[in-house]
Amino acid sequence: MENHRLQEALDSLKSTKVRMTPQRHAILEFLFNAKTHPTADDIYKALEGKFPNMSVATVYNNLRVFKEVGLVRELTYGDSSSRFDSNTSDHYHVICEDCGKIVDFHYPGLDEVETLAEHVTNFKVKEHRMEIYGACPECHKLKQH
Amino acid sequence: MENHRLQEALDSLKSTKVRMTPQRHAILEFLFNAKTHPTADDIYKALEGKFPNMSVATVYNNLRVFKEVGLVRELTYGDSSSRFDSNTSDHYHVICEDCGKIVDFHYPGLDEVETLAEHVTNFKVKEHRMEIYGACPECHKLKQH
DNA sequence: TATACTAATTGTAAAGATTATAAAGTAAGA
DNA sequence: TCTTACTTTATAATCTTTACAATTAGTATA
Ligand SMILES: [Mn+2]
Ligand SMILES: [Mn+2]
Ligand SMILES: [Zn+2]
Ligand SMILES: [Zn+2]
Repeated sequence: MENHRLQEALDSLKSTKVRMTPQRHAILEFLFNAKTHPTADDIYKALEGKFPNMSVATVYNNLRVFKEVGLVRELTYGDSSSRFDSNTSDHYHVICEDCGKIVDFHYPGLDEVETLAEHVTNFKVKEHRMEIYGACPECHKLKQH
Repeated sequence: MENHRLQEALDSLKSTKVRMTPQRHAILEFLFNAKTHPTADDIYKALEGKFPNMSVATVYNNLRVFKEVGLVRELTYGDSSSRFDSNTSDHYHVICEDCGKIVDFHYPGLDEVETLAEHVTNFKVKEHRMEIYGACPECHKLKQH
């Protein structure tokens, strides 16, 4: 079922001059099955059992390739490391400031914000990003002792 | 005229147990007069004429103090270094992806986005961030050769 | 299947930003 | 002026990410 998206990704890679390697396949598979938004190090640690000699550079190299063909999106939150999302459809994230949990959040609008910004600043607007911060239900409950 | 905001900031620091030092004063003054959104290194370089022996750690230490009392805001853009904004009133930023220029942008709404996110995710929402990306007028003109 | 070409991986070094630490200096109140 | 706790300085350390060169290995072709 979820392998459908993975298969599509593999096909789209094959259609370019990107070679398939066991490491590359494993990284892609891990990303497409991930329910979270893993860091490069998460991926590296998750696969070190299967590929004891894999270099951390391989993880970064592949993430760059996947980004370039549009298969994954990089989420850059100020502190610490980038996170990667194999869901490239338009969606936002709600982030818990206490435990770091990241939840997908769909919202329709915000096109008008881009339009207004374009008018006011004379920029040629291409995209925007938005995140919502707060406390997840679990962390919020804990804080009410 | 702009010294009014600076004076308020100095007073608010004095009202706590934060001591005033020449370095601290200079960093704060630079931030409050800055029209751009400088990085820690920008500040460090701008003041090295006046304080040849100032440590880069002093810049970071003070920025942390200023953040803690709410005098400045840290802007974390994925790649490279954080930027700092002495304008802590609610506003957004429009960023040029070519030259890095950052322009302030005021927009009223987005409270409903927080409300909806709260309902959908059961998070206790505290804040949100949004930036708009594109090409500034100058860079856009250049690309049309 | 063997060959050849080129991309990919590996291991390590390097870069860049930020933080930690300890010693020395100094602001501010008594 | 004295005292004390806060601050600065200098430097090392940490963390993430990238660069590099040598080795390995996909894939197209004969
Ligand atoms: Mn997501
Ligand atoms: Mn601003
Ligand atoms: Zn949480
Ligand atoms: Zn520009």
